[in-house]
Amino acid sequence: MLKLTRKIDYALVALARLAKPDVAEDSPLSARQIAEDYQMPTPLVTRLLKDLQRAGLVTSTRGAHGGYTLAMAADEIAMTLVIEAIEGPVQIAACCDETEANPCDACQVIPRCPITSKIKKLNDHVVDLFRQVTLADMIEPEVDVPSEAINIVRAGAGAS
Amino acid sequence: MLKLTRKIDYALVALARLAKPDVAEDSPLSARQIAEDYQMPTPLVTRLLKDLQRAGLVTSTRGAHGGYTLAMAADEIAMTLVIEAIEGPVQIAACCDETEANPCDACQVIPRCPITSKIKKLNDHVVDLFRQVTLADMIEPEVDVPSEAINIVRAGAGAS
DNA sequence: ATTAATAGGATCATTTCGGTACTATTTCAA
DNA sequence: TTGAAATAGTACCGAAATGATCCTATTAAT
Repeated sequence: MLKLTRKIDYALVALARLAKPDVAEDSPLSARQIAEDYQMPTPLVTRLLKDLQRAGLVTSTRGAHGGYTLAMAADEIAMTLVIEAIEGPVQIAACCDETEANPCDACQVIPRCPITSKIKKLNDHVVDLFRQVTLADMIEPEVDVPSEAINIVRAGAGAS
Repeated sequence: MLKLTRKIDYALVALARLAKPDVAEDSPLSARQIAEDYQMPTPLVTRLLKDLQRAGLVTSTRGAHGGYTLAMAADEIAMTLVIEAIEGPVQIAACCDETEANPCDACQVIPRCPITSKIKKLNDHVVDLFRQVTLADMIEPEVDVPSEAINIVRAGAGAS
């Protein structure tokens, strides 16, 4: 259904929380605290942060007073990075798997599929869109004027 | 995972088949034949075509020598229409449900969710993108030059 | 030493999705 | 008028993905 999973939602909220000014290098925030702040299941948040840490999006500090902080600036954390960290490459269909030698062969469910190459192109556009949107866009204050990046994307997508 | 379901793949292939020149008002193509052409499960193709018929994208003729034909031109059949016909409105997250009075209330899984409005905006861009792409883009011959619509979208999404 | 935190793995339950089966109805043709 | 070919509709099943939990080990500050 072309839908973000709940995991991604949780991860974005957690990252948005870490982007708040009260979190810094020397004052990380624990997974438990993040989960409590937004009533999210603690074990799940823990696992998601671990995934994000493996991908290099957050840094972890173990032990008492430990926790997580962002590993890079909010405007560097693109949604593609978040999605890839948690559920692998963004691909709207199986035939978009770049690791396959012959893309058309990857589409094993539909022999001689007539639209494989077109689906791949569409996938590129989706990836472009999600690479344009960063954590910074998610945490900006509530105003009616969308962010610069969003405006650019919209202008492009809206033109015809 | 932000992925098209196999149903959508099947539906697109079926529609692409109906767009071929051998199918016309007076010579519809049966669901069974479409399924055979691409080795797709017949009962599933039948159900998908029924959904597409309900949405007005194809017309059906019952009885012997019956079958399906496209109900409109290929460039009028946007991917959003296909997706909506088969699995409902395009919404990348629950909080994108437009039928809800208070969008933020719809996000019942995360109280005081700080990114609901931003997710909705992102959803708008996804919808825009999928509205730009039509069946005509899916069936055009295999050339390296992408279609006009795709070019426009790409130029917009790629700019920064 | 104790406490508080992450790291990692194993596991379970539930929902969704892909797929099947069966019956009714309509239409053409012999 | 009868049979075959097609859609229409519904109910159902199995498997895979997803959401969620539990347990243990390790690390660091007090």
